[in-house]
Amino acid sequence: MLLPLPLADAYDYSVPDELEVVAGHFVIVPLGKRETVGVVWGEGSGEVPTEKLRDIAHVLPALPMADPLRRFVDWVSAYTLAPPGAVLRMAMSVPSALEAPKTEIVYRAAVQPDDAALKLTAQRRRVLEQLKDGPAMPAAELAHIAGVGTSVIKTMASIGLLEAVERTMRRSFAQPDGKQQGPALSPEQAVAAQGLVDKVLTHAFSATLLDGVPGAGKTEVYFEAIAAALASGRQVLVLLPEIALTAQWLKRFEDRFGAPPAAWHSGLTSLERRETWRAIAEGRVGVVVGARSALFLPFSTLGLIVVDEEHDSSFKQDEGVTYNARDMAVVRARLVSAPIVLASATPSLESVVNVSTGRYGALHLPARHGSQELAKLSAVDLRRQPPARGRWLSPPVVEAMTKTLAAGEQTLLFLNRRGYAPLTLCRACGHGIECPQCSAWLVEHRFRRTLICHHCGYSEPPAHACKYCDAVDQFVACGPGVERLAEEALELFPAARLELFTSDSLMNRDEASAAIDRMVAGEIDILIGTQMAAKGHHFPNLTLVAVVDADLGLNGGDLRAAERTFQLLYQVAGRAGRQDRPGQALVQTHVPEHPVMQALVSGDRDRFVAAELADRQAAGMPPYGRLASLIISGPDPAAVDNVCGALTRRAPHRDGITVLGPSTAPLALLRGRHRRRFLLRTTRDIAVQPVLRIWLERIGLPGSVRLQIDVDPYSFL
DNA sequence: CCAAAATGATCC
DNA sequence: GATCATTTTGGG
Repeated sequence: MLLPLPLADAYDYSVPDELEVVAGHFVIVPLGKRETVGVVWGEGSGEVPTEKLRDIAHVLPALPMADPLRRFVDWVSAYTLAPPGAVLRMAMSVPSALEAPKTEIVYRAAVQPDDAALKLTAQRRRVLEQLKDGPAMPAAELAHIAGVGTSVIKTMASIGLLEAVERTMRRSFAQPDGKQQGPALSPEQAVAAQGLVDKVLTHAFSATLLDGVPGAGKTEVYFEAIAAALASGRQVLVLLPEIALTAQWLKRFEDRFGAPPAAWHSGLTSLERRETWRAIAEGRVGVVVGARSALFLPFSTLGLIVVDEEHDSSFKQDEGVTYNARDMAVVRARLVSAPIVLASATPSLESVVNVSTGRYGALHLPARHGSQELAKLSAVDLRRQPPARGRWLSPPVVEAMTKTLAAGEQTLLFLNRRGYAPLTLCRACGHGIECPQCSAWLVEHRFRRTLICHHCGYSEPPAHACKYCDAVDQFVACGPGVERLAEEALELFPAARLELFTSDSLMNRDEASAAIDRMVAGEIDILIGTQMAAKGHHFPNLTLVAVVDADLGLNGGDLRAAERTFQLLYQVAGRAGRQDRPGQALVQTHVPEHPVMQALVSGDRDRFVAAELADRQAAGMPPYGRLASLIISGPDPAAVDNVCGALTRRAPHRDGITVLGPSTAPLALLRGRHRRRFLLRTTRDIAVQPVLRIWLERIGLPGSVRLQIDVDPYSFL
């Protein structure tokens, strides 16, 4: 029995004679003083003495968890080194879905309305007429449309004119139609689509990278694969980065298939979650689109997985069970013998290497669908053409914005920094305002009149006096955030219609999608946004994109800094000029000679990828080597250092294994916890999990110290 | 001195 | 993750 708790192993229970229990059943079991839900995982281990065994209390009225999903839970647990129960919890995210669904009483006719022998009253006849060709109905609804009181229904049921039936209430999901004709595809698209359709029809595992420039029509291509899966009666899972799951994407889907997919995201109500979860388990949902957590849904007949924007870092979960949904999706596909499609305009280096070694197939969409070119991208050298003092927009960008406005077209100013200014300094003593629980600056949010820590959420009102030197009103904002950029743009272009698009100024989905609608409708001249504005949107009248600080992601020594910056800027630049107008992208940088900037300007993605891969190979880093990180954290730095000492003493020494650290983790203090980090690097032929198991086997942790294992760490922060 | 609060062990 | 037993801490 596996319990959804962070326990090292499964627990054994006895099965009372009267219960019929099979592997996968959701059951209620006693645990200490309470009861909890668990999943029958298989035969007991037999290691627990019989007298300690307790009985399974009862079986829940839900479909058993299918074998491939149980094996997937085990696999993810073994790979990430998270306790199996912690992984199981992700597959049991909707506890209420396991209970018996609500039922209602509905009525259907027990006699014919035109039966003269019954001497029906007019009311009774009307009730029966309503039921003649229609479905059975609950009393209230039936009474309403027949224009009678509910007591009439009750009486008719009691004298046998109506038959009462108990029916489980379940929401019905409109079915996307795989047989509906799709749009005309370009020859290249048609070839790629046929390639995917063939994979779907074999009902076997395969992984394919679908690679094409923004606007090349990747979505239409994988839609054909979805159509094929639906037509053969199988379910489809589409994983998207949370912020790419937009109204626009859903509309495209609905236009293609005549019905929306079931969406799985954090904004669902508990009722929606329950109904969707059950419907997926019962096979009443054809297509699910969701963020990474959708990977653990209980599909009954999964026949295809699509991971769009596969390079996106948001597929990596960094807290709790650390897993990369893109990689685990490949495993899930393998366990259900289904094909998986990884789509991206800027594939991750991991996927590129998997293609070159033949583990993944590849389909390329070279040309942009239609005739227009990709935006012309050029770098603005901030050393030669700096903005005015205290300004952030360089003369070439201002000039381009002026022209764009005059032409009645739209501008996107991209800056991946929320708030007004990332740092507030005291002019008198030079102290910056820091978060009390993290080693990070507090970010001023001027519109909200607070200083906020972007790492832990701590906030405080802006003060007048410096707490270090007591100087009054000497604070000065350093560096730009999107709010400050908006201020500057408004001063430069007072008549322009300007809007901010960030995760904090537009909290909810509806407001965000309303802003997108305004942008699409041309009601905004200048959109200022963080990466929320960069993903998954099509703005037909957008012809100028300016990246305000292209160097932002390059600092900090992150393994993937160059790769990530390239992917992000390439994608942002791809927003410009998507319809019939040529677009322009201007990238402000202090290092135009940097390989990332060179690659962006020349549009030579392949050369950049090759150079970056060569660097990784020389350093023995992923995707050529394997990496795991250990973060040791606790409120008491001495206790943390103790654990680090123990880890160092027991660190593995072998050919092909390197242990780096301990070093202070990049955020040395986070939420009041001091952090140290080890990195374990191995060659490709040595799996990190057994090495970690042996290393950590006998390491004792004081209660306040936590050790977090991250296999394949993505960000180093 | 007592009691709340933190810590640790156990759950089959 | 929840519960209970044990240890620590802090206030008077």
